[in-house]
This record gives sequence, structure tokens and C-alpha cells, in this order.
Amino acid sequence: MLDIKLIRENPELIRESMHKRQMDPSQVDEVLRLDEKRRALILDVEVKRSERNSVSKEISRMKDPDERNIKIEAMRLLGDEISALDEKLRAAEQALTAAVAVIPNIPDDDVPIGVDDKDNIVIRQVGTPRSFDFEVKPHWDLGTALGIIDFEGGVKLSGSRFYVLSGVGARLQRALISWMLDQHIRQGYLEKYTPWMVHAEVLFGAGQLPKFEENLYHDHLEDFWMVPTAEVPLTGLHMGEILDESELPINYTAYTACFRREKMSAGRDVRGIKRGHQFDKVEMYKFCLPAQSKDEHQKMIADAEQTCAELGLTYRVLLQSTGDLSFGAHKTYDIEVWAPGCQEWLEVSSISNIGDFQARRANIKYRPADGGKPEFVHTLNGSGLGLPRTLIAVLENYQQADGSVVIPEVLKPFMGGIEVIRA
RNA sequence: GGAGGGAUGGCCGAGUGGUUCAAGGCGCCUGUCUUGAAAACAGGUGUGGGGCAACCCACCGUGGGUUCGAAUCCCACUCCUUCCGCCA
Repeated sequence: MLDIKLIRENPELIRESMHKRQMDPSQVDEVLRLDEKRRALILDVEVKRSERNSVSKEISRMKDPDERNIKIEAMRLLGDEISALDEKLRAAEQALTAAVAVIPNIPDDDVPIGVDDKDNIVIRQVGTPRSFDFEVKPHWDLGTALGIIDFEGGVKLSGSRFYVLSGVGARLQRALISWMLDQHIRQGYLEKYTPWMVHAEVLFGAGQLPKFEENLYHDHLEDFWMVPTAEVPLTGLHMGEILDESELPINYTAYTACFRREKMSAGRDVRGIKRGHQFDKVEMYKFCLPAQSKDEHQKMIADAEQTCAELGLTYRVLLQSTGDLSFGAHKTYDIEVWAPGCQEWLEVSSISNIGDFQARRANIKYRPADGGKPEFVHTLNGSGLGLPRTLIAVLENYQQADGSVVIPEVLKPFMGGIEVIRA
């Protein structure tokens, strides 16, 4: 959420940022109108409240019952006015919050202007795609032949876009999760195991609600929402808190399943395990001082890259254009790994500097060491990494002519002696 | 699921309708004193909003209600806790 004062004082900046994102900026005018309405009501009601407070004090000191009753009657009427104004004010505030809540974050100045993900810029590529002297198989063929991915089982249980990992396949994913978490702990993150269902308030704080309600699963009897990413509970951990400057930066890592409704067009990304309603992910998250966020962003990218590199995957880093930049992000890099079987670059990580956008929504501040007023922290999040696509890349890159798959060196300690996956 | 107890400022804790709309203590900051520190003493010390400012308004778990006036009374809810029951 943007600062209403910033919008009030610098509406042109916001309009421009919405233009960059290919959005209609008329929402800014709506916000300004609602803000003015709200402030007028505040002025009105507070003058009346102030009067009631002082007269009520007078009443408590009055001895003459007649005079007293006259005042009480007057205050009764004033009270009715205040109630009516209060109701209007509450409605005005709700309308304003709702209007501000759908304005996206301001992109950083060096985010390239673009229409969609085709305008993202490749910053660097590390490694070269492995060359094969046999016919490369996509993971859906490999996985089925090896008996480690069971697509029919997934359909039987939950329909399309669900799958079952079996035997060494399930174990390989578990190995990846454990290894990645250990990796992030070494990189200085504190591991958290959080609830995978949270209250609506937490989703609002993380910026998912109200705008992305249609992409979320939730319990219809109680206020429980399935997390679409660990970013949500990790943000929520410090909701409404004032942190000490000396605690920052705070680095968290967490493994969760992620649940997303995804209005996927039929026929797109249907094969394999690339895109589903439920997938696992290891997440990295930071709370830091505003002045630290640029550096922390680069560190987080390096942390994710290290994960790709140690797995021996060929990857590239892209800077998202304004057309692809997500609603709450100030600046985002994607990491894509090469999958020789599908013949495509797969996005395994999206690493964003959110600035104070999320902190303002979730009300997370820090108290400066010099004793100044509390300020909003900056937050950053990044996948480290998304499991299904990492699994795809590992299977497809480590396949051999006979259809077997070699386990990457770093995962061997987690595989109980298994070095090659065979049918 | 049943019965009881509880929720107050960074922390502890007083406060059952107004004459200080948060006492007192701890912690923290500043000053005095001191060679320095401690102690003692004095003052200060929450968050948000509105206003150019003086200043004003709101907030005692959350949401309603009663009242001229609510931390205080009423209703509902949430969370914590004790005991009982059930349970992986």
C-alpha cells in the first residue's frame, strides 16, 4: 500500500508509475477525491467531539440541576450528530483504504518499461546448456518411465494439474527441500515452520487481498486461507510490530506447500509438473532498513544463484519489465533454469524488493537507534527455489541415454546411498 | 466440547461512571552531583490521525450497545490460562 500522503502530495508520480505498468491511472483521482472527503469529515467530527468533551467536564462540576439539564439535553443532540458523522467517516475511511489498496507499488527507476514478460531483460547467463548425444526426454516421459511421477494418481485424487510423486521421486523432492533449507541456513537465514493456513488479515498485510482473492483457496466455514506462498506467513510474523533497528536485517527461510487457484488457460502448460494448484517451495525473506534494501536484494539474488549453481544447473538472471512486475513489487529479478527436455527456460525464482509497500500494509516498523520516530521497514522475498521446476530441471539435465537419472552431488547425502534413479 | 479465571503503556501493576480519561514501580533518555561510574535527586519517556501553527481527536484484547460523559456498566467475539472430556 502506498502512503496516502505521498499520493496527496505527488499524484503525478503515481499516475506515471501506473502508466509504466500499462494501467489506467484514473484510480489516483478517485483516491484524491476520497481523501478530501475523509479529511473534511474528520475536521467536522473532531470539532464536535472536542466540544462534547469540554461540556461534559463542565456538567460534572455543575450544581444547579436546571442548568445542568439544559446542557445535558444539548449534548444529547450533539451526540446524535457525532454518531451520524462517525458512521459517514467510517464509510469514507473504508472507501479510501479500499481505493488505495488497489494502487500498485512504484517501480524502481531502473526497471525497464515494457508490456509483458517478453520485455524482461536478461542480465546474465551462467553455464551453457548441456549437449546430449542421445534423444533428450521431457520429464513427463522420464518420470513416468522411471515410475517416480504418477499423473493418474493425481487426477484420481484431485483432478487435472495434480500429480503424485512416488518412491525415489518423492525422496528426491524431499532431498531438495532439506538441502535448500540447509543452504539458506548457512547463508544466514533463520528457518521457520509456519501455519499453512492464515487469517484474511495476514493476506491483506502481504498484499494478496483484496486484489487476488480469486487466486486463493479458503475454508468457507472459518477464516482460514491456504497460503499461496510462504511470503505470506513470514510477513505476518511481525505484523503490527515495531522492531529494534539493531535486530535488522532479519532473514527468514521457510518451506511450505503453496496453493493457487490460477485461472490457467486450458491447454497451456498442461504437460508435466510445471504448473499446478499445489506446489512446494522454499522461500527466503528479509526485513531490513530502507537504506539496506538495495544491497540485501543483491545478496538474496546471489543466494538463489548459488543454489542453482551448486545443483549444476544452467541458469540466467532476468530483470522484470514494468509489464511483468507484480502488483506489490518495486523491483524484481527472475531466475530461470534451462530444461533440455521441455526445451525451455523455467522460472524457479522471483526475487523482489518490495520497499515499504508491504510493511505499510502489515504495519511493520523499526525504531531508529538514534531514538527517532518509528519508520516502516523494507521487505524482500525470493524463492530459493520452487520445487517442481527445480525437480524438472534436475531430472532433464541429469538424464542418461538409458533413461536413468544421476543424482546431483550435493543431494547425495540426502538420498540414503542412492546415486542413480533407475526404472 | 464443558466449567472457571484472565487480557491495561517497552515490562510489572493500580484503577467498577466525571473533579489527574491511566496511580505507582521497573526500564530507557536528559540534567545536577562525581576524577569516572554507581547511587541519590529533578525533568522527560506510547501509537496513529487532523491542523501552517497553537492545539485538537482517537486508542486500556476486538466489535457493538447504554450514557451528557465509559478502561470502568451491558452484549457478542477472539486469544491466553486452569480443570474435565475427546483425540493424531
